[in-house]
Amino acid sequence: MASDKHLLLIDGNSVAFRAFFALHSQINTFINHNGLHTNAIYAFNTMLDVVLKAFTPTHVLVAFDAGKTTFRTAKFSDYKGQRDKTPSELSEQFPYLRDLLAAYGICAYELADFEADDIIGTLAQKAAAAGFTVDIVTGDRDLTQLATESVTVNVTVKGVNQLEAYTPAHVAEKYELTPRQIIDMKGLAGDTSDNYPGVTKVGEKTAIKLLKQFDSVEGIYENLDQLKPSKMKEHLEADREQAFLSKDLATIRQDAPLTIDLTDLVYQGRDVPALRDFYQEMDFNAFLSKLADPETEQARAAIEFQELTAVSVPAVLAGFTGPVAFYLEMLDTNYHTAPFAGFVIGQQGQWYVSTDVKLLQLPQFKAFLADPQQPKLVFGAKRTYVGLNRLEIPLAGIQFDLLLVSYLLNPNDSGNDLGKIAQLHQYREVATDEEVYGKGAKRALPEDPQVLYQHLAQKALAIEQLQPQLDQQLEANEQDGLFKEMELPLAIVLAQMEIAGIRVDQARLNVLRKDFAQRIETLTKKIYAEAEEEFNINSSKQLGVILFEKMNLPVIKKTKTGYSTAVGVLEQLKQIAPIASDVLDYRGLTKLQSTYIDGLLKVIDPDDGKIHTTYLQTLTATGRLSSIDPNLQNIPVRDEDGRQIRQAFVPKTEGWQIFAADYSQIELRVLAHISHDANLQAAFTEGADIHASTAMRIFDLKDASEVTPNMRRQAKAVNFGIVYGISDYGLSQNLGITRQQAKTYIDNYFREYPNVKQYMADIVTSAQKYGYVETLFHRRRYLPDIHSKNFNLRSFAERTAMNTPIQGSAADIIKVAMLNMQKALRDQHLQATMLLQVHDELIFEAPASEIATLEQLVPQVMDAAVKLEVPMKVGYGSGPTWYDVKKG
DNA sequence: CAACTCACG
DNA sequence: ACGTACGTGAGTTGT
Repeated sequence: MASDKHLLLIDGNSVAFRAFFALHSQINTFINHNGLHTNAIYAFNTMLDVVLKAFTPTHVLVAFDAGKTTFRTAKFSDYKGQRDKTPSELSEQFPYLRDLLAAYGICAYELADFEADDIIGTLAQKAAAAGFTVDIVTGDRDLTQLATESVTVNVTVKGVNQLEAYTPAHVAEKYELTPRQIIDMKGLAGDTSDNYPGVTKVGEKTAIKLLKQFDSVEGIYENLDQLKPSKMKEHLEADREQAFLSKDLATIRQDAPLTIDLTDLVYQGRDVPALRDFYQEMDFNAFLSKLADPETEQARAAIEFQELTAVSVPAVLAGFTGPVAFYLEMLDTNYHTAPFAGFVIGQQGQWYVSTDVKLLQLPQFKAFLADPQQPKLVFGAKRTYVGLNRLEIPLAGIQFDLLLVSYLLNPNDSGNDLGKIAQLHQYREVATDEEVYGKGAKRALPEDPQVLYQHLAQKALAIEQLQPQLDQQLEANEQDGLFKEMELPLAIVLAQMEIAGIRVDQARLNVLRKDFAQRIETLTKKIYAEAEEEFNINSSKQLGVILFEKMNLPVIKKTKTGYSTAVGVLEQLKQIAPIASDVLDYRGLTKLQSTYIDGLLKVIDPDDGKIHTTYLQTLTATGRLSSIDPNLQNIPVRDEDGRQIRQAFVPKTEGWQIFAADYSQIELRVLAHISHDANLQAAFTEGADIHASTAMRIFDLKDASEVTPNMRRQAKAVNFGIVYGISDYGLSQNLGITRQQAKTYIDNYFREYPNVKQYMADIVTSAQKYGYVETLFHRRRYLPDIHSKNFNLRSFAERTAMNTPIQGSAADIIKVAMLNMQKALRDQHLQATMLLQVHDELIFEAPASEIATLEQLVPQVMDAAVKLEVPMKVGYGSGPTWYDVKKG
């Protein structure tokens, strides 16, 4: 069988070059602890993994160039003469590539006087004759001349992980030539990178034309007299010698005097301990954690499980004592609609699996899941709750959530894959979903259900195994309360909000769509007229060319890749060019159209006419929620056009109302609390307009009446800046003032609020000392860059240290309010339903008759969520749609 | 898949 | 001197 003998030949130098330049932009991040550059090694390793998996070879060799001089330089001293010197950042990596290959059990070989190509050509020939299938991997298209029915030449495209396979058929398709004619083409056209000439004025196109007629260089010269007199004929005659020399140089040798044989190339397989040492030396942590040791492989394979049946359910459930791990698998991230793939339940080596989720609906099982006295260990309480709810199964009694706890221990590790999270905690016996299900379009259930079952059982085991250790860490961090009393119960509240969903008035969206479409149409025509040509207005690149090259408008800002056409830039151009103003209007309307009108229409659940978002409870580094699919936390409000979108968000029932309440200035109040600043606290205690109050102080005014709207605006920006971890540069950019002016504002601010200044200094010191910062409720964020030598990274970490306790504590507070709110609604038997959270705001729907109650209850609950050294302030309002809610 | 732009707090 | 505001998600273009 041909697949018994499969030889993989890798062109080491050319692939290493490709690898180096593929990650060239990140050259400064790929440096190990000894200062060695590792980008080429890293990318080479990735390539190796890809090709070993793709080709499953029995024999492998990586060929390298032996040195600068070869038989080719002897024939033509300028061969490769114009090549730039290999960068030292790359050449220093070659010896380590050899180490990598040794650890992979792959033969590396070079031969004096010959290039890697010739080694490959010779071995390919030998192997093909011996009945091997041969795959060559290279970055060099010249090697396509080696393609035959049994030899495929795989050329890297875009980096090194994608390969284009050149079979003789593919060569014919691309060049209209046979592989051997590639050599003739090179002879005629020459090669600038290898620096040999070919025939003057003959390039690829002409060469191909000639070869189609005369087959080879030899054929052309034998039949030269058939050609009509032309410049080309003259050149061919004149450069005869060069053509034959070039063809000779381009010819890859298939008879190099190798000192090794095919039997030396048997693929040994990876030496895992050696590879582990190597990865440690290179600081390749991702590879390191992927590196399964034999024990792990065995543990992964060894787990025992039983397939659950309807008959066995009662006995199995009755047999459990104490906490039980439960995991419900849904492959899609959107668990509101994802099909169920299966589930696992069990404890202490007893694992029961099934793909039949109807089993969960058996009375005993349903009662088991609903029993608050039966402790459950899960991964993703919210997801599990929503999934079971779709099966009309209530879930209670969750004691541990691996996903939530892992997030609380380190919110920077925001992955949501069980396998990856387990690895973060040094547990490697469970595969990642990507390993089992694949990714992207290829994501699917394994063909063999046993593979799925094993994966599910491994997941349940991982949850059970990791619980004690993670619980202990929670306690050590004083975070057990944060988990048990805040995040875990919140997961259920969020699940209920997602399930409730919010009703959307499709007809209203369609009316808006028509209106916007008409205005977009008009603007498009106007812009084309002003530009005097049609182009894609959505393309900032094309727009840049029109504005700054064709119309010669002044370039105000550049981005990495070209002209900036961001709002700020167009705002400035408005004065001199009406097109800028029209583009801004166009952008605004197309944004609304595609993101909000079309976007929202797409995600309305046809069954109930509602939108069910998904809150990500374990994503942000600060403790805030985020909302996806769709994002309901960024529905337009600032501009009237966009705000109209909110007219489509309506109560589920006729005669009901939307009610919303928000915290006023919660972040500045938190700052006043944690900094104990008397002046800032006084402003809130007195119920002052905080931005006006800041304006009075930083502009040295005696009376509130002296505050102009512009002063207030600037003071507001300063207040924001303070919360974000201020810098004079940032403030100056935001306000369009000089850095000097910005600095004066900040100095004045700190003079007026000295304890705020103290807090900012102290929190940075504390972050340096402990390596993390905390919120009021012990939410933690690690800041490793606080010690960085890199100014940027360090500064960023310092600003984060200042901002996270503020933003994070505000997030804690509204979470407490949500828990208390849900309980209050239930205790008071209200029909009112909490639907959405937008960081400092809660949105409800309720019968009109309950609005008066909510106007009392909601602000009171939000107010009482936490006791700060300053009062809270809550605004609220209601109306027939979200648009009509005006808070006061 | 990255970059840009823009919606929200 | 360094070169930035904090936290998000989604649509589009273009390599």
